[in-house]
Amino acid sequence: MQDIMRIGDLPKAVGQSVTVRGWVMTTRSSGKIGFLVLRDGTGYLQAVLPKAELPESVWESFKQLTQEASVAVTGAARADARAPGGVELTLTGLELLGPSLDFPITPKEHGTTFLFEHRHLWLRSRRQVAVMRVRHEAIQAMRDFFYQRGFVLVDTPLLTGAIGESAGNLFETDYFDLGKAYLAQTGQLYLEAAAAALGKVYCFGPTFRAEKSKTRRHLTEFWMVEPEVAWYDSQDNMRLQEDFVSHVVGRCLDRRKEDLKELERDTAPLERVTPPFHRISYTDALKKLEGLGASVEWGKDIGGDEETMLANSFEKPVLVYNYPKKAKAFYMKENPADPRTVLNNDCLAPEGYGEIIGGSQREDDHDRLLARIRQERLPEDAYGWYLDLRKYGTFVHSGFGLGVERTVAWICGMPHVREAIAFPRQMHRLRP
RNA sequence: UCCCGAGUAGCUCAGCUGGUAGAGCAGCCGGCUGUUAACCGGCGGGUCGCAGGUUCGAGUCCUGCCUCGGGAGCCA
Repeated sequence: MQDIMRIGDLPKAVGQSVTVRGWVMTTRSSGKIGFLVLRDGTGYLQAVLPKAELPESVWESFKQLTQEASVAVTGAARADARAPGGVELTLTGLELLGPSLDFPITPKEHGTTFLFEHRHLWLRSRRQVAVMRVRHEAIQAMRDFFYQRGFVLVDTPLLTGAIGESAGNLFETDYFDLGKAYLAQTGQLYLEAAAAALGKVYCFGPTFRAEKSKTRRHLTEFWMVEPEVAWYDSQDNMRLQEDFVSHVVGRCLDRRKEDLKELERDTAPLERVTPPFHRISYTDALKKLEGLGASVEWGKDIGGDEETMLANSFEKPVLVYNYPKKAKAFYMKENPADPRTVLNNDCLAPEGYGEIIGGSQREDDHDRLLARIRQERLPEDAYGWYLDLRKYGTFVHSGFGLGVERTVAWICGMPHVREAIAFPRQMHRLRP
């Protein structure tokens, strides 16, 4: 009876005869010796077939193997420097479990259109496997961070009435007798309610934006992690962000080194991601941009190109704070020191990745919030419950939202967010 | 929605000022005892995105449409 093992556990089985099941990545043969590289999700394994030492039937099966066929192989595990992974298997048995004819993704180049049309199969490639592992690690690190700090996970609704940030296009759907429902683009407002119950809370889930944006930074469905903390002001909020981001990046560096190597990620810029981050006010950022030869009119949001320029002038993430009130959402707290601005901040990742976090201290004054809602011509009755939070024991509180795909793309050093999620949703892509 | 760019073999692409379709890889056949996207030889493979126009003749020029990519706006 053979032990059935996962490739990742093979270093512990050197000297033993084992069976491994997986998918064929490539086969090579030089007539009297054959090689077979296998993947099972825990690693890659090279199996060697010396023709002279094998039953004829095993050699015949080997010759018929094709890319991505599923197989069970049996052999002696052996340490060998020539094998990727350091351990290889000298085969004594080979069983074809599932044939695979004309696998579309060959070991040569492909265009992104073709690859995304075959995303369900592309996911099996080394690079994509590495990305998914880094994503998994980053998400686990996020959850652990909050768990360790006493945050409570609160799941916010994905189907909502007309509420949320003022701008942005929402996906809508019919909702029984209540008219239209909209897919959530943030859980923040609900989290503010939960923060008054539980103190430190966060939500983690998909969010939807029906914007017709076709850029390397946008998806129509993406994942966002949003903490909200009672009694935190904007300064506390920024400290939380730099601790959070540093923790996530550090964990990936620590535990997903192999995957980052597979992705050929230069980790030096990531090693520098430690608190404190740089801090610069919006107004000073404009001055700095002026010096770099780009001028932005005060009151306008900082555009993508300028944002990149700004972020690139720092060697680690930068927190840009106190944006003009008129460029920002209604719920952000007015800056008492300069009422033209609000107590918010963005976190810009270096290396051209730009905004990964948007956060703010929330307006906790009932009348001021109501005035802002009216100013923005938002449906007042829909915000009744939100205003209640300021009516019954209002409290200083702050929070932020971090874009998971943007963060993963940055950590992996990928040019586009769409590779940072298994099945990206974009304007022109709804399948697979 | 706007501004650029691209659609040619299963895939990645070449195809000049218009002259009747080409390479690499993949596939199939054969060879090779340590390969790392193995290598060497051979074979098959096309509605040139769609529709119309100019022309003796269109992959190539013109018009319209479709699809995709990049960017802008908006944001994470």
